[in-house]
Amino acid sequence: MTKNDLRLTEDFFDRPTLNVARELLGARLTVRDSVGRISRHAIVEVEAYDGPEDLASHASRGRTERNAPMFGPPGHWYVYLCYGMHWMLNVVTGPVGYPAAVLIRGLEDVSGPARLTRSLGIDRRFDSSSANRRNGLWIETGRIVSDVEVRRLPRIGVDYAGDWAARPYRFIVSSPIAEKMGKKTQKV
DNA sequence: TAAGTGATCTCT
DNA sequence: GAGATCACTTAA
Repeated sequence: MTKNDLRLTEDFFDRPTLNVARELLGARLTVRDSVGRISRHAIVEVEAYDGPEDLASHASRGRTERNAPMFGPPGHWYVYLCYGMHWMLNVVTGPVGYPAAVLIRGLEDVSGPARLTRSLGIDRRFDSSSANRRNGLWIETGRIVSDVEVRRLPRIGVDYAGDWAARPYRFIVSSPIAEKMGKKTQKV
């Protein structure tokens, strides 16, 4: 780790999930492909899944083999398959034992949680691994997004979660591009 | 608006 | 084991 390393480390993720989610806006999801080339993609949409009480979270019914990474150390990936074909990319937050994570839903250049994983070639092999250079997938600091650019909305696809479904745990950058993506993903 | 898709979870 | 569910996308 050099002085110029922009990578967000464990201490960044070892904080309240909503804070992490908010501050991930503008950060850059960074991936190294099989040829060794590095690409960076600004994050414009995320959702927080916070704690065992959150009925929208996989962790709300306790620990299972699948959601085990959510209970693990912060700054690690939680990647799972949804609807039999879509990989969802989450980064774990909070201390070990507290199940929480932030779902990365949209990038500046790719909107949709499943489309971005497909686009970047992210799948199960990252599950439970640390978000660092060695593993080829990590997050770097990026543009500081001001509060006036941020919109908070309910999460997508969690209508089953009772009053948790209405909580504004979804954060988007309301730039013209993100605005368009926000509308697109809002139809449920 | 609905189909596709299969791992995961819950209940027998 | 069987059946339901699912943090989505695409085509129509």
